Amino acid sequence: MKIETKITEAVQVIVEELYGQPVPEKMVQLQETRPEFEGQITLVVFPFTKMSHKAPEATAQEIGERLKEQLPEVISGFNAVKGFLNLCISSACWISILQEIYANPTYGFKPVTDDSPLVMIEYSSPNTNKPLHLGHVRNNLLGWALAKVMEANGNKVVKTNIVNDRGIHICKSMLAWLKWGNGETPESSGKKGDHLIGDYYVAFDKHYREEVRQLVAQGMDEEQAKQEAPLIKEAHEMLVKWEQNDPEVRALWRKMNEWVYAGFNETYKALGVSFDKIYYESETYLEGKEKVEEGLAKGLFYRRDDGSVWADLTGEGLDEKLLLRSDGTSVYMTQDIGTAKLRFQDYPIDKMIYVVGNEQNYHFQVLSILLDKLGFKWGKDLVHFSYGMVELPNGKMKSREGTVVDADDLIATMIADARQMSADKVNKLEDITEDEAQEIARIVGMGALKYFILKVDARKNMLFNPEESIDFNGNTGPFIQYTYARIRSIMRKWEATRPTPNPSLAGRGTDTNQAGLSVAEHSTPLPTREGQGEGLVLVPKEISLIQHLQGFEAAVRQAGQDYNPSCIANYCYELVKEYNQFYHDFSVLKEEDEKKRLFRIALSAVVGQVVKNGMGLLGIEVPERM
RNA sequence: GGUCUGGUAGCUCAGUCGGAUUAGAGCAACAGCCUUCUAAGCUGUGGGUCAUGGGUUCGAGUCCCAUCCGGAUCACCA
Repeated sequence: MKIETKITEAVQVIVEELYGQPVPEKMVQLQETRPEFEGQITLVVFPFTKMSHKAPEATAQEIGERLKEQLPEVISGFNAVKGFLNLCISSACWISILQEIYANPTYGFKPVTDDSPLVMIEYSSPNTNKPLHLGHVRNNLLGWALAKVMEANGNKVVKTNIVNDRGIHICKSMLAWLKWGNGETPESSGKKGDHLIGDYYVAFDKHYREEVRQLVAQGMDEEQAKQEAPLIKEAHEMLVKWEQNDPEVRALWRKMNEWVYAGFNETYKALGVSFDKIYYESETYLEGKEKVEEGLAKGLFYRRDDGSVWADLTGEGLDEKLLLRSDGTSVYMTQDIGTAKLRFQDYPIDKMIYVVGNEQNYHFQVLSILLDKLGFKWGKDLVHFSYGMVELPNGKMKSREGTVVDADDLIATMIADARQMSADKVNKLEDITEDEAQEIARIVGMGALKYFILKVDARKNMLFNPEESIDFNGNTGPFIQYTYARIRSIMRKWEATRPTPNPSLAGRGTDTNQAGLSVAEHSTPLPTREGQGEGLVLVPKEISLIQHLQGFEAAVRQAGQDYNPSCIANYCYELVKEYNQFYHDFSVLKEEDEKKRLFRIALSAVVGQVVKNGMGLLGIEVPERM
């Protein structure tokens, strides 16, 4: 049982005995003792002063004395400062806590069973007319991390992607390619497919704006010019042909989309993200119409004189929302309804999470109401994981204005920077092959990028300055990875000098549980409470490290409850910072007292394990050396 | 204008259920520490009216109200 739980229960009993009133669990507030005071766990006694009718200090004194009598873990040295009762917990207790964590390779994770709820997470969801940029990177990293976090909280997770592969914007790229492409292909030009298509999208826009400019110069007003420009009319014609299944248009569309997918897949691979099921809007957009007709028949929606179909949400405090155009074609909302229908046919969804930017808050508010009305049981409680925009110093990224940070460029830059960083190091790694160096640079560069994005609260807008490169020092991914590499270095040295490996523990290092989480990579014999740990007195830094380790479970739970991966990032940073201080002040392998040495080896091993698993939840790898 | 959302150090960000006379990290600046398990590290200095004004209470960066300033959204675009 956790020491906090023991204390909480004891306090409930003691306070009731002392003051004759039942104490709800919530009233017992425990926190980590501030470093400037002696002790490790602090009880806030203010809530009890109303019952005791005594000063906070006296109340704390009374409770403290009883606690000491009743719990062997609470040793002398407790002191009451104002309304705060600081408790000293015995070293033996802390060691046994470490022992428990050590013995549990999936520490912090809830198991996924057949009865676990099924959570579907939609993320990424790109348009196929331009390459991925930094905004998509944030989406992908958040989606992946959220999936890992939900899994760690005992949910079955299905990761899904809805590809927006049809519509006027794709037609623009197609048209531009037909007009000015001269048959260019990814093979002929050596361009990545998504970038090639993106270039034609930009080309379309350039020519289109020129046409509009000329029409305006001839005296047409701008709104009309935007609709009358020959290029846009041609694009619309192409869209109509697409909808009519014109073989030529469809063939071109298929070919160009394939180029884009090949490009996207490269970027996804570099980002380390993947999907269990991919939906294409071209296959789902018609499904929504049926559902809308169904709702119309049930009287949930209504049809206007011009034939368009609307949902009246004024009763919910919202506006009226268009569901089908007057020509019968579907809009964005209709497509999401259709996708929802297909998904529910494919999976027994208990909870649906959409990872989509906060600019679409209104859309998902409406979607939730509509799905609920249409009878989707998860509609009402669907989660819009609404993340903030990535802003540049000059404001938002805009594809058309070319003010975007390209994902592929950024990834390449990060890896090159990481490579340079290790080349510049004073303590360079010797005996390392070119391939290994490149692999380390990839892990570290991606770690820097991913951590940079995931450490900030997903809900908030964040700033990226392309002029300043992403840091590798301080509160960064590489800082955490570096600590892991240091720990692994200690482990390698120790294992090399160890007389005989413990056979009963051999082979644990390669195990993987069903959630795909890596298992402890250590086989260190740990001093136990009744055995070797006897009489060991820990220094404050060792105790606070164990306390931090104990906090991992809470961090995982909170990240899951709040849908907030940044909890995990911040947790890892705090843990690793603490470990680096310990590492600096105390030697592990050169400690002469064998009990202490073994304890510190085990402590280091557990820190390494938790760091690896924690970073794993963020999709960040950790290197053996760097 | 309606709705939603944010405002914490020069910059980027933490701050959990409201808790400790002194609100934390990192970057940038300055000063130290490699003969030592990896210096991508550690230690120190300077830097704050937690947007503003009220309220709630033993106690407010945190909760409530008002105001100021930003952002998003309110399309027969997606």
